Amino acid sequence: MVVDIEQAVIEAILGGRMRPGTRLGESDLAELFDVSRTRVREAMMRLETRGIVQVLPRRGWFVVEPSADEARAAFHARRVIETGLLHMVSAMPASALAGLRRHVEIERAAIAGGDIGSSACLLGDFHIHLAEVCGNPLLTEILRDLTARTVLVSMLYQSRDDAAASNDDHVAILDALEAQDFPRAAALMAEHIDHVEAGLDLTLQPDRLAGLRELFITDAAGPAGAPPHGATDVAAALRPHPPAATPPGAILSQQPKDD
Amino acid sequence: MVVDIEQAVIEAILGGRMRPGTRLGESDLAELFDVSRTRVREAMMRLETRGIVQVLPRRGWFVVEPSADEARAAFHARRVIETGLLHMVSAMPASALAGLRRHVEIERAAIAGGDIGSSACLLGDFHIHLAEVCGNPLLTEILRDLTARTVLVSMLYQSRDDAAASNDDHVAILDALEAQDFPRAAALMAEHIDHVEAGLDLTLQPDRLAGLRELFITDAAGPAGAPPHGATDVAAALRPHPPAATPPGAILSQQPKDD
DNA sequence: CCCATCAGCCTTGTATGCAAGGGTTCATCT
DNA sequence: AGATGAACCCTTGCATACAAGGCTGATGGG
Repeated sequence: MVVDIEQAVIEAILGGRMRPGTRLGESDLAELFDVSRTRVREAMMRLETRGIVQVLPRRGWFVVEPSADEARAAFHARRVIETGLLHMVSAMPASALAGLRRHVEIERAAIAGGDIGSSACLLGDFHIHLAEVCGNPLLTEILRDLTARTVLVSMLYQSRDDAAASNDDHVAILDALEAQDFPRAAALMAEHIDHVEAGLDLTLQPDRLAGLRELFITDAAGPAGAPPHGATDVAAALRPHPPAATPPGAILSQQPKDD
Repeated sequence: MVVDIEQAVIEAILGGRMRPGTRLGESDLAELFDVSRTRVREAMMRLETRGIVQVLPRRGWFVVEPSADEARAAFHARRVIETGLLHMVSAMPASALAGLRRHVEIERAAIAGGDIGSSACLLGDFHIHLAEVCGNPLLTEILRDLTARTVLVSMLYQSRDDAAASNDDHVAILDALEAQDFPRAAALMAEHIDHVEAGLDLTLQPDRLAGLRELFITDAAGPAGAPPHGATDVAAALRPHPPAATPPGAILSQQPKDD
């Protein structure tokens, strides 16, 4: 299904595996997912209308590289929606709160364990889950896409990333929700998103080489064998689970269709 | 361009010319816009990801007919975003206010003139313009799509439509904005959207024949000459300016929402 | 007379083929 | 050597052809 490609790209972004500017060649993706270019184009166009990728005519599809203005707009939009959502909530079921508690606990563990990749992913997931339990699928969808954008922004402009502070913020928000103090939860959410945005340096020129640089840092042994097209390895990014030493020829093609 | 088709559909919906459930045949649109089916499919798929149309496999593309739950979700989303937006605004340029003042004046005139079609369109446009002057293109886009949805909802579930009251609400919101009392503006906005939603009867079975019924009411002279494809005339709906076949004054004023 | 079955048509679904345009590289000229 | 131009290759853009499935209408049987 075409939704697989879309979802794979979104998840790769949310999981921090796919950087802004990554080229998504139609033929490459077609081969990777074992579908025709037609399906890939469908997925790309859907992702384009969701603001996740953009096309440069005759050049190719690329994961968006939000400008500073677009970055600010994305954070502003999240502030608007997430605080609006909390302001308007009138009650939250205990089960939902429990689920969110579990989530922040997992966050904490991942951060304590130093797992940068999955902790970033989990921190973003918190907001999506929070939207989910508010019961509006439209807003959940919108926030998922906005979160993907802000994750991309973070990759481009990140100057510091205080995951522990974010986790603390999440806990504080949950405390307010548990106390049924929704205005306070909304205020805390606004502050939290402010903190995250403040951790960026939007005056910075986007660091387009960050992905490549990381490759050299983390994998200094074999830098000569560069990926065929461009700086980032699309196949690796799209693979459901992070780096991992490449299993013998196990790309996405041999996964069952029903996923 | 493919964006033309997308935009034409959106505008036809916002303008109240295209009803929920309208079938959008690929070949028909291709002929209408003089493009190939490929381009039409692109547009449809983009509109599908925006939640405006849906595809029934091997059946065709249709303008969405939101269920009662989806209707509530759409209004809720608008409440969340529009109140959140106003809550977060810290200043509004005088020129923007002036533009909005002009807009509500035009609304008033259209309502006074009994121009049902364009007054409904203008009432929706107010919210989009308000979002626009808040300066966040992302949210503007999102609200445009949500507004299109709520317009469709209104067509399906409308029991009464107090355009004058909506216009009054808009004026009150503008007054609050002019007084720099943004929390009050947000509260008024929440009330306003509540009013609009309250004017619907979401327990009602959607009236799928409303479009056809209207055709017979307004055009009783020649009911035999039915539109070539299905109940609603896609070509007429997509045409930038309303009916045109009948003298301007007569039709629109005598459109009672019979219910 | 009514109902079931089947064939034809009309719809979307999907792949493939060709066209168009931009980048890169190599060769040639200054 | 450097610059410039052209040819090639690789990319997306787009249309068309065919496949698959549902709906409708006709036809035959009960």
